[in-house]
Amino acid sequence: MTDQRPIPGEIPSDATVPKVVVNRLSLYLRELQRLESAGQATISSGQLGALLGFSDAQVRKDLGFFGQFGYPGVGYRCDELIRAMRDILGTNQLWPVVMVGVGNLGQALLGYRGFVRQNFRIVAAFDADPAKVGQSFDGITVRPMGELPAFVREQAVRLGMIVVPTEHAQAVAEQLVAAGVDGIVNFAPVTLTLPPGVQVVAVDLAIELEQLSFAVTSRLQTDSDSESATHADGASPADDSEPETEPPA
Amino acid sequence: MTDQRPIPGEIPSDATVPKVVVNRLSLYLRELQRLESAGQATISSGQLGALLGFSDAQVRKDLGFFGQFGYPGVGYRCDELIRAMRDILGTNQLWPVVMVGVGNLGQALLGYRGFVRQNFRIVAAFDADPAKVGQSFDGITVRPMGELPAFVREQAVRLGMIVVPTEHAQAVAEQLVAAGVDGIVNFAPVTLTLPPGVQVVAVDLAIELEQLSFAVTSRLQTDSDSESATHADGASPADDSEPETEPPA
DNA sequence: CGGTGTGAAAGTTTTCACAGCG
DNA sequence: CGCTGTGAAAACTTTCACACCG
Repeated sequence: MTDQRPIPGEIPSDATVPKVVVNRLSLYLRELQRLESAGQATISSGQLGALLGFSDAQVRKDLGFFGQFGYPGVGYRCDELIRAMRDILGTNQLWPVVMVGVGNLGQALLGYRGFVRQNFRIVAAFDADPAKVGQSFDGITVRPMGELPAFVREQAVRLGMIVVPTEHAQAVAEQLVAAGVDGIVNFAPVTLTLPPGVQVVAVDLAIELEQLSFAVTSRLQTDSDSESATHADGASPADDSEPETEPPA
Repeated sequence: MTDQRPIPGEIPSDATVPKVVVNRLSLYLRELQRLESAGQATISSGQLGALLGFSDAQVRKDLGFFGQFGYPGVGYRCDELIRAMRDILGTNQLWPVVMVGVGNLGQALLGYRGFVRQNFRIVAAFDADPAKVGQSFDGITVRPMGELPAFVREQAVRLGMIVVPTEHAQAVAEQLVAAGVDGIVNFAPVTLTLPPGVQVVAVDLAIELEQLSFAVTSRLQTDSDSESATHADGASPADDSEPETEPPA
């Protein structure tokens, strides 16, 4: 039991992996974690695909970018595949994250449990408003912007979240990069211009709604599957941020 | 000035438009709105693309799916193109939206100004927790789940936002659909299974971070442009939800 | 059997390149 | 001129189909 069986984390590292494949990887992982919690030990590409609205071939091809994980005639072992997916996505290690901007949305994100579950930890929050500095939310005390560079450097933080008003997002992004961050989740509805090598994931909540209004207006082809989950762009999130109880009807 | 000039809203409606094109349309619109506010009257495909990290040809091809909006030798008139984009995306009309789940994240979204600016209005919020019902957030009083069907029907609401804990998301989605909603933004990290014809946009905040950890781990090719905004998947959002002041350093 | 891994084919999206227009 | 609109080519992604394996 010391070997993990199929050619494991052999991430070919050269073959450029399409972004859309990495996105599906996250969906596979999410589903696998749910299945494992439910006690399922193995799953086939066809079953996994069906749960997410993809074909069996697509699941196999996607996994094929990273190695061989399956057992012919059996499928994939959930525990092994989860570990492999997390190795690939980088979430077997803990990622400290700094947040800038502690308004309503920032405060909500500070309490969001979904981050911790995937091994992300918001280790500090910064705000330029002196009235915010010193306040605590979910155990995190807001720090002044001046402390950002030293904190990022000393704690070797690589990821930052921007949750400030639009007009300050670009400047804050530059401060994060100057401090040493090389990955940013940007919640401000503006395109950031940053040096190459800095990775940005943008989340624009109004745009998500726009995509929906287009889709319902034009009855965009959903998928065509008789069953099937329609998932427009990225993935699906927001969860147990809090106890918004929901015993349906 | 009664005619809008180029073959306007001629949405070919048959030629199936790729989802990724619609996504870029939202980015074009966001940028155009910023440019117009800044007083710019016209813009070329090359300029617009450069601001977002796309090629001039891509901008023109994308617009070409919906009609002819440009003036050779000149470019596009910002005001006209904004109106056209909004017609296409459906946001020249006001969209009422119902929210289910008023936890931390739901409360933050109730106050998010970015929705209103793109013509979305959260007209009601529902929660199954009796302790939440009756409370008000940003002028919206939380209603009991039982009132959902009548409200959606009477107000002819087509869009819903799911902001409940994961385990209740599927059931809530079914209630929304039963009530008549045909477009859903799902913030719970689970894939919804719904009848065809119902549109779902999924937003999974943990997945966004996962995409980032993969990208910074593998130094994913960002774009290659010397300048350039790196935008991983969808769009970029979260903005002036509140007054999280940010006079950078 | 049932199911993986994978070349080859089909389909889709992006880039190229250029005619045409004001 | 500068820039659009658009066919045609290139690049990329998905689906097919099948050899192989336990």
